[in-house]
Amino acid sequence: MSRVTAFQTKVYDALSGVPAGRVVSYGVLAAGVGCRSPRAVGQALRCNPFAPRVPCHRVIAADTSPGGFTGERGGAALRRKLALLKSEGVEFADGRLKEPARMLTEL
DNA sequence: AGACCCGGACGCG
DNA sequence: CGCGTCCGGGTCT
Repeated sequence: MSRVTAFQTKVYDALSGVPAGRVVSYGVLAAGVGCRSPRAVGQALRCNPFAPRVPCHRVIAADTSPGGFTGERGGAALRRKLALLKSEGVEFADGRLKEPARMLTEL
């Protein structure tokens, strides 16, 4: 990726509408930008040109799994992600969202 | 034009 | 109920 595309901008804007202490699934984000492929969103977030502005750590899988982070499905990156979420009041337990109610099912 | 990517849904066992 | 497979959309090489 060399430059930010319109698609990414959409995703970032949608993510912007997600308040702290709350998370969204890739699918919801995808739907929010008119995309039917969560993977496309994930890849877009992977670039993450706007670090603090685009909290990709606030995006998880639809099954409340942590999903991935910066291209890493597990490891230090994931750990960092969970730590950030915890700082926002979102806790995970056993690789699963402790309170699924914190996950937005729509934008 | 082809391959790759951080998911999701469906079907089968 | 759990695991495996296929689909889809977008971007990068």
